[in-house]
Amino acid sequence: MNDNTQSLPKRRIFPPQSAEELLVRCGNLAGKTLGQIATELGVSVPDDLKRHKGWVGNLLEIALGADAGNKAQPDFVALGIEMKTLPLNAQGLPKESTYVCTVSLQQTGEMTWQASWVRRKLAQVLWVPVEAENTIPLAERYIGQAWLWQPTIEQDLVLQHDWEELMDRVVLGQQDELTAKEGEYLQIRPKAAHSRVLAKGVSRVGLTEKINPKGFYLRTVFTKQLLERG
DNA sequence: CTATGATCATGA
DNA sequence: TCATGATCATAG
Repeated sequence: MNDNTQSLPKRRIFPPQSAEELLVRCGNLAGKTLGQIATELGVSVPDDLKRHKGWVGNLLEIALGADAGNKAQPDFVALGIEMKTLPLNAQGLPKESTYVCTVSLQQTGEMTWQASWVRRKLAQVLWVPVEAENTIPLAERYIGQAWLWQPTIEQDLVLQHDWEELMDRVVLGQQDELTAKEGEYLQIRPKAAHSRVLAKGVSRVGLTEKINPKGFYLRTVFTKQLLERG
């Protein structure tokens, strides 16, 4: 009755017990192609990412044993580590900005940088560089050596400055007017299935109104620095 | 709808 | 050419 000829059984990977174990797993992935990793995991490779934009990230989460699922927690819950793929262009530089989290002024206690969602997300990040030039077939793209990062004091200060300036405007009800051109390292851009999606926000009068949801993103000028410094 | 994972597709 | 604004898939 069972037909296993179409795909291999999916291998189950347990969460790493420590950051060291996680980094060892990353070392084993470095130098492999997405196709090799997908085959080992019994995952099929789409033709391209147009309708599978999160495929690479999801594949690497499975390969490394991330256990947060789609919950609002770090990918490696017990370790407090968030994983981000870093798409690289032909020059080996970041090709796209990095999504961090949605812009929201819910939850009291999240109105300071220290307690902000952005800072918690970026407290400890495992960056996994991946070739992303679309001239390279998806399955043939190589994974680079991942590294664990925590913001330096200097980086944290710039991020805090950006966050505070952007959030000031959000609180004033100017979220709809915010443009991606603002912010040195952090920027605010649309984040939704499409532009007709509406979420609750705050108008300039302090009233609730429907607005297009937006998210925080790290500019490539920032992730480029992370690549250089390791 | 919001959360997760991001990249696509144009205009400047 | 490349950053901004728009969009894609899926689970709950």
